[in-house]
Amino acid sequence: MNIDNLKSQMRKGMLEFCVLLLLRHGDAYASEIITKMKEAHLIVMEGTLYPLLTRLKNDGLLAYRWQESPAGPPRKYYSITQLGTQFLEQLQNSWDEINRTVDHLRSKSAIVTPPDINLQ
Amino acid sequence: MNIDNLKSQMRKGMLEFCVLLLLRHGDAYASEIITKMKEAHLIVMEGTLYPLLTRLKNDGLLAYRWQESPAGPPRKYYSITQLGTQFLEQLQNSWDEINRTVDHLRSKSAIVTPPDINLQ
DNA sequence: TTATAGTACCTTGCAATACATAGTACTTGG
DNA sequence: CCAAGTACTATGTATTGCAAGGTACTATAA
Repeated sequence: MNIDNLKSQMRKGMLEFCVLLLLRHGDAYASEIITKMKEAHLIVMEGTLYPLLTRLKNDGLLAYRWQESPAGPPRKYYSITQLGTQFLEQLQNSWDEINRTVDHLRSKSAIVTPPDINLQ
Repeated sequence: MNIDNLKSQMRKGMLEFCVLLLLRHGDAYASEIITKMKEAHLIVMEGTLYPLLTRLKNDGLLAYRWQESPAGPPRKYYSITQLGTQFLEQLQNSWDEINRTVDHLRSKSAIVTPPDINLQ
């Protein structure tokens, strides 16, 4: 167990959330998403993102269209669907809920329940 | 893909964090942790928590002592070690970092980069 | 023409974790 | 002696992040 592994675990599920957030108001293709994530200080690997996009597409949360590139191979532009938007709202609720839980545990520093009286 | 699965994924790694937060200022045994988590609106399954505690113990973040129970089998009281406290600080940083990223992506609603000009 | 670099997409295999399920063991009360 | 409650443990499945490697297209240079 190291901090990197745990950070990696913490990202599970959270990356879907971030991709949907990013696509909320504009289409993007994979390499572009990686760049934009980097701007938000979130490093995403290709081997992580491509399967993720395929999953979201297969579940109807994203759609895509091919578009020629001014240079290089054609690009797969992903856009969020109506279902994806609905899903995103639920995700925001889940995220806020988890944060409330963590905040609760974090603030509860002084409250310590007494140990059971040992009756032997 | 459903919301429950994604919530489950989001909990990966986050549960370690919560357990360490909970044990910061007082020992507890597994069933007690489950109860306290429930108070913070975090449902943790036995099959999740016990292996988790064993992992944290094996990594030196937690220690435990056996203690007789006033009723029922003896209890394994877990406590956070010095290493665990250090690790927890790092975890708090990671958590805050992830939240900053999400907040950044969430607030960036109006900024949409223009699509590449299609030169055909 | 051929070779190289850059861009973009995709696949495979591994490691880690949440969870459901089932099982073991101890104590108390009838 | 047996059932119920408490507490701990083990097994198998599904999902996911990531490293590593591969394919294909375009433009530029030799």
